Amino acid sequence: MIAFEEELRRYPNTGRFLAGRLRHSMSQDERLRLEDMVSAVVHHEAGDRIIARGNTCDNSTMLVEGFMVRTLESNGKRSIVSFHVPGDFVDLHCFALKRLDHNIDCIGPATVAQVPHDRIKATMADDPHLSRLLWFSTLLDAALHREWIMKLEQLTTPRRIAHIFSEIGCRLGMVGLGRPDGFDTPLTQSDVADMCGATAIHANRAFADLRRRDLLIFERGRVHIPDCAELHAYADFHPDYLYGEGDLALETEDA
Amino acid sequence: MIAFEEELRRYPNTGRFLAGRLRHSMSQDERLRLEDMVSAVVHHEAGDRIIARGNTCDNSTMLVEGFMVRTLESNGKRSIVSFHVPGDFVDLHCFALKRLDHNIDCIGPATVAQVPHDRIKATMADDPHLSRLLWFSTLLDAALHREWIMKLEQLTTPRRIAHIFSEIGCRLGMVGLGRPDGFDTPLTQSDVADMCGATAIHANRAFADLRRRDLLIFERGRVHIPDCAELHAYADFHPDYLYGEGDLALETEDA
DNA sequence: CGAAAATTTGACGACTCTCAAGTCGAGTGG
DNA sequence: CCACTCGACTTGAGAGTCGTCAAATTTTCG
Repeated sequence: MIAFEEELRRYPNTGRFLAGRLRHSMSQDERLRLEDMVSAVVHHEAGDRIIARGNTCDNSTMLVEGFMVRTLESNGKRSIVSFHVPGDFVDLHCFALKRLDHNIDCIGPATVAQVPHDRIKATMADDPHLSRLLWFSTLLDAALHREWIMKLEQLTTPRRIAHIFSEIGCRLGMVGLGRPDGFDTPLTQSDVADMCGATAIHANRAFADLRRRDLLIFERGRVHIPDCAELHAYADFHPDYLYGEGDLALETEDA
Repeated sequence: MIAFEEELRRYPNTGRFLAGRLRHSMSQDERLRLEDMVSAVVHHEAGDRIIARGNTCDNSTMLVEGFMVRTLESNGKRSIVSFHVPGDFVDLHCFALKRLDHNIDCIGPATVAQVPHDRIKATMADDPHLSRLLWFSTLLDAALHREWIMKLEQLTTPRRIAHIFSEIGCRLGMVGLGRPDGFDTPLTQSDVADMCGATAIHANRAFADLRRRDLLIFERGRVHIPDCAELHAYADFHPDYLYGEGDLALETEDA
């Protein structure tokens, strides 16, 4: 945590980028360069749509504070396909895709740093290592998507919810925002339902189930986790896919 | 189709890469450079595992002929998280991630072209445009993952199956392997079940349902689609997310 | 306080899983 | 050629998970 304070003092907008992942492989020059790629810091209100599906944009946004989700819609039904925490370069995709296939919405108020695409382009042209890290960060999103596809295919709603909160807790920890006993989040039960592909009603019953089992207490924007290890076991959560610190996660497992 | 013959004559291994997507934006020099990045062409048997989760590798593979799937496993249960057709740079991810979070397996026999990572690295260092296209191709995978997450969250098994085959048909069309009435595939009903997160038994009932509705006839490695438009409608399939030709798909829709 | 949003509960029906069998087709050895 | 085997496919019955409709309760906030 002490390390984070120093890092955030030096790089207030981008100091959490890839923290706990490959940030350690970034030189101070690269960290500085990334920080300097930011052209503006903007505040958003709860529910604001940062980017809408199909729109073009000429800058990408890094999430500095708050939470965001990617959403897709079909037949009027909203699906949340991913969740984002501070340090995530939420729509870096937009740089290479030009138009996004999805929306990015704020869950609660949020602060973002905008990075113009021409600065990314310049980085692509003359800093292959940093470019590769940017690429890496988008592939991380893909790895998260894959894990979530597997969990949707294998788990029931209570376990899906347990998995979601296991992952969020873990990711918050990696960027220096973790607490052992849980975390605060502006997510509603409806939001969580949209992440699970369940109705809000069924999600509510699942929450009640988790509460009864004393695995997870979710109330009024506060998530309390009595025993992290038990929650992880119940959710079949194995954080390798987050590519956490050091030996690139998977190394220790299959070597 | 005539255009594909010429393209494949010139670029036998990589001629389908991004076909129907951004291939038109590649210069002849870039196409040649990509083709020259291939160091070897290898044949695989049905069921071969090209890359296993957690392993490192120093080359990536482009699928030249045949089909492959990405798989994840948990508690002994296999999940298929994506499907690949010729022209897909199946494990380009591996370049930036170093270690993959998933396996890549052959469905039926397959031919692949291997691309050493040092050649990709060289491209990253001196060809920003081609680098960006490589990046784009991995983001396409992520977009496919997102769409699939939404479909898992919204559709029942028969519709999920209809969506899978709608997508495969569409993607085969983009790389010059489409036929109006269906396609051949070594997929089994069990494989499809693993893509849907359903049991083989339930998938079988879903296939029977689709057959009864005359939407899709799947038998012994052959998929027959009587009416593509009806199948798409039933599956709620909208191919924008495949980023097809020209105006980048989404342009025509939301402009 | 009153309205809107979020959460909770109950009943019933639809979707999907599990267990248990049974059928079909391709390849093998006699 | 036939009996055999194996994998893929098919069918049935009962139970668990989840969606829908309907309504009540609690919280948030102007």
